[in-house]
Amino acid sequence: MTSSGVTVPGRADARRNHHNLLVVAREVFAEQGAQASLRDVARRAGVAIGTLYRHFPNRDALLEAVLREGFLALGEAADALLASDTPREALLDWMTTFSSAPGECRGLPETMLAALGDETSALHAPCRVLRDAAARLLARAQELGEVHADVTGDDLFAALVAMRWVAENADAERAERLRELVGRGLGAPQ
Amino acid sequence: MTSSGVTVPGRADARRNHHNLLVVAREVFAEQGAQASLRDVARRAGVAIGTLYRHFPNRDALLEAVLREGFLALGEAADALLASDTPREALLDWMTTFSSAPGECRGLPETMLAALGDETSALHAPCRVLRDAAARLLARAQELGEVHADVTGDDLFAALVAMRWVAENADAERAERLRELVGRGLGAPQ
DNA sequence: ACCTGAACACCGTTCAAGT
DNA sequence: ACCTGAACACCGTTCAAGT
Repeated sequence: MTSSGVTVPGRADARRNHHNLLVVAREVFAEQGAQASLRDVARRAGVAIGTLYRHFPNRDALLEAVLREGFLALGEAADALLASDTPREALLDWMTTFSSAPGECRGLPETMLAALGDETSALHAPCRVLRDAAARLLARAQELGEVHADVTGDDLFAALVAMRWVAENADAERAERLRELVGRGLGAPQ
Repeated sequence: MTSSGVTVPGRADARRNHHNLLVVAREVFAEQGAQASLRDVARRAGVAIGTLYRHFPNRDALLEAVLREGFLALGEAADALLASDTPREALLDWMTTFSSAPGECRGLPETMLAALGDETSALHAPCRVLRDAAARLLARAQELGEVHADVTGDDLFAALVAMRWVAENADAERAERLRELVGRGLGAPQ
């Protein structure tokens, strides 16, 4: 049930093109960021630009196909941490994973926030999955009194994406220190 | 002593063009963000594209000319707060000013972090001014024991720019809530 | 069904030619 | 001293024409 928005075509050549585009796009996004040239993707995949657009109607659709798995895995990793008996630490660990993790691909934070606010985007659903997973982790830590009750899931998500933005635009170490700062801010006074 | 990197030309027509480009650029950057089309700026200023490049050799030079005053004013506002006898509150207030303030111009946070790391950028000096002003405010709050001693000026600046990024990409309210979170994280245990 | 690539409306940047 | 605008090498996106 890999139900992405884009359907894998039936004809053999088309299926090959589809797959090839995905592989190449992953590379190119990693190299040039989420705003990479789609023409370049098509070129390196050895197809005409029109073929790329036939398989993926826009940039978000292509990004979604590339990022889907990683996003879902990240969400599942969060849910796995729900069982932890130190939920605040679990949340903080996951924050590090989130901000440094999947698909090193500059420019993603902008896209993620935009997609979260745009229900027509192909990336909307995967981003929602992530935000909701983060919110569950947060809720658990709040129930146990380890995190301030007034922080919302959207607050946390904004902080997460901001940390990732810092990791991309400054460096991972700075993002990590920001996480510590935010982590201290999250903590409920015991 | 308005010593910016770009020199105001002597000839009357050139001086008029220079000034006009600045006025129009401020509008266009506000409308379309820091990555706005320079061609559009030239068009709306009624000059050929080559004229824009003659006055401002690249985008950063034009941005610097547009943002310079606001940045310096923001730095001075920080120094004015150094006298406060509640330095932690002063810092937090200034953080709000910083993240919502000068030249509503999307895409600036990226540019600011990049300029801070690139000494050849025309924006390098103004960004340094801001970071140093923030660092002084921080140092004062730390001396009085109101803020954790292990936070550095660069940490604070990254947090500031990240908040501004959130203000641009989500909304000002979310950025404000992130500021509260970070503010709590800054606070030394009394 | 699917692929191709010309076409359109844009960019940033440079530089010879003009006044 | 300064301005113009063609030129170059790019974009994203669409769509008629082909197989």
